[in-house]
Amino acid sequence: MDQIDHKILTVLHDHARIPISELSRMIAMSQPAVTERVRKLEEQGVITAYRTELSPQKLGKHTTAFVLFKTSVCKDFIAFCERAPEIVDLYRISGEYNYLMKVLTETTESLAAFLDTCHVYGFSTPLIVLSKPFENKSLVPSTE
Amino acid sequence: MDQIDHKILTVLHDHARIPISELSRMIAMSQPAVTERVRKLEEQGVITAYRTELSPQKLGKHTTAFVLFKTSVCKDFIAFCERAPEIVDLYRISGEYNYLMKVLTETTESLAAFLDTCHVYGFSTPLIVLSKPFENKSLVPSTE
DNA sequence: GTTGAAAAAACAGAGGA
DNA sequence: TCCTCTGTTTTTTCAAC
Repeated sequence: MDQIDHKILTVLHDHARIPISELSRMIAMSQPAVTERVRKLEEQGVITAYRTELSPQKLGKHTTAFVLFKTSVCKDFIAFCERAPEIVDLYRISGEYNYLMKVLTETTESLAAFLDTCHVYGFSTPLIVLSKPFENKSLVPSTE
Repeated sequence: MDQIDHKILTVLHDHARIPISELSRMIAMSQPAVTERVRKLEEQGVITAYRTELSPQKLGKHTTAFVLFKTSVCKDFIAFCERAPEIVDLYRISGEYNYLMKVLTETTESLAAFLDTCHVYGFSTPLIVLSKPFENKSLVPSTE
């Protein structure tokens, strides 16, 4: 994991579909060398996935919320969450609440309806997202 | 946005670097047709980015936390957050707190140090992530 | 949306610093 | 060990239909 790997990861973080040939031009290194470095980063588990980011709005999801949840039936609750299409992320957390989940719904009304279905498992505190100053900032230290 | 587009998005969500040729085989459609559909999804803004997901652990970030924050100097606070490498996501939210941020640090101690640097802007409540039952579930309705 | 040819990129091997 | 060079295979692009 040297400077070159950092540069590779910085580019890939925002442009996963970039051709290796173009990436190799950007960092002034031969194609096979870059391919090998990327392969190793995958093998080492540094790269965990290549994902396509979709617009919630364009898919009809106009409301984003984080929901704090308190439950005493963790196993059942997790099974419920896995099957709930509204929930994209689920975290077990410290503090007064057990869980934090990121929820996408069509409207605030469908969020309310979703919360109602949750309430057999425990108690919720929804935090509605008003705006996103930024999201998905790169983890890689930009050494420039 | 028909069934085929949904299928394309479902595959791309988890495999952004898949060759179009392989994707076209999976959905039994010619390559140029799939290329054109993907191009339109990008143009329409349904696809917003192709990202590479990295392992925080492998990059030395062993602590994940969500931090609720209350500030009265929003503009300064956002400028601070943009420059803070620990913060990967920042959301403005409803409720008692103004902001929710996702923070990655090396240890819980470096989280504490980070929170100290925040406290000139307001008051924080950190929620440490103990585990992630799941993350990044697909938005696309899987119609199978 | 499909087919088919040309261009480009990815891959796999041999050799060198 | 890591990189470069080169030939082969695969993928992408672009034409015509």
